[in-house]
Amino acid sequence: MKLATWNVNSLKVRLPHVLDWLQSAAPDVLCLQETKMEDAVFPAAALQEAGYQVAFSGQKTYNGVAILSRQPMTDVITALPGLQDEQKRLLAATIDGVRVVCVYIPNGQSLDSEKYPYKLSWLAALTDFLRAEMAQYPRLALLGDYNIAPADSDVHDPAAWVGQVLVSEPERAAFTGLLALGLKDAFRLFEQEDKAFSWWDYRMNAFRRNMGLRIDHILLSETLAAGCTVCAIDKAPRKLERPSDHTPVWAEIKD
DNA sequence: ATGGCGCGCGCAGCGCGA
Repeated sequence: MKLATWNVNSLKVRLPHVLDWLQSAAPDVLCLQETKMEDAVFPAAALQEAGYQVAFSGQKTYNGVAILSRQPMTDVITALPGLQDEQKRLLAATIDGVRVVCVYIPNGQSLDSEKYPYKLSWLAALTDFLRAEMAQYPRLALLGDYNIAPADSDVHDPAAWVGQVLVSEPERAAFTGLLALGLKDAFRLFEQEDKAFSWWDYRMNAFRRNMGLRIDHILLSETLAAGCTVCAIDKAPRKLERPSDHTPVWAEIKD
C-alpha cells in the first residue's frame, strides 16, 4: 500500500497537478490539506474518473482536508472529538484495514499569537484522539501537514529559526508526544539525504536555494512501520509552474 | 528569514500561510 500526503494550497488551482501526480506516482491513498473549498464544489467527479474514491471536509477560503483512495473508505470521521473547532482540519477513514488519519495541524502564526495556544490545544486533542484510535486500530497511519519541524535537521538554517513557530520546544514536545503513543516517523526509518524538506517559501527563491523545512510527515503505528519499505519526498511537483509551496511525501507498506 | 510569493475574496488591498 502506497500512502501519501500533500498540502496543495488550494485544490481548485492545483487539481491538474494532483491528477498528474496520481497518474505518475500511483498512490493507493493520497491525503490532501488546504483544499480551501466548500464541500459543494469539491471536484469529486474528476478524481473519481482518475480511479479514486473521495472523502472530504472543507470550508470556504481556509483549511480543508480530503482523502483520495483506490479502495473503499469506511468509518469516516470529520472532526476531533472533544474539541470545539469550526476549522476543517481532520479527516479519518478506514481503508483495507488501515486507519488513515489526515491532518492539517494549525500553523500557530507566532509564539505570541492567540493562534499558538490554539495549535497546542489542537495537538493535545489530536493526541488524545489517536490514543483511543490506536487502541482500536493497530494498523494506523497519521499523514499530513504538521506545521512542526521535529528536529534541527529538518530546518535549513536552525539558528535563523530559533524562537520561531514550527520549531518551538512545546511544538516539538507535542510531536514527541505523538511518537510516545508508539508512532514512528516513517521518513526517519531510512537513511536520507541531508537537507531534505517538504516545504519552501514562495519568496526569495527559497526552493532553488533549498531554504526549506520538513513539516509534512507520515507517522506509522509499529505494525505498519514494521512493514514500511520506503519513505520519500517527491520534489518534482514543486518544480512545476504555479506549484504548491509543499510537495508530496509518500511511504510504501508491504502487505 | 520576514517587504520580497501566492492564495481567496472580490474588484482594492488585505489576511493568511510557514
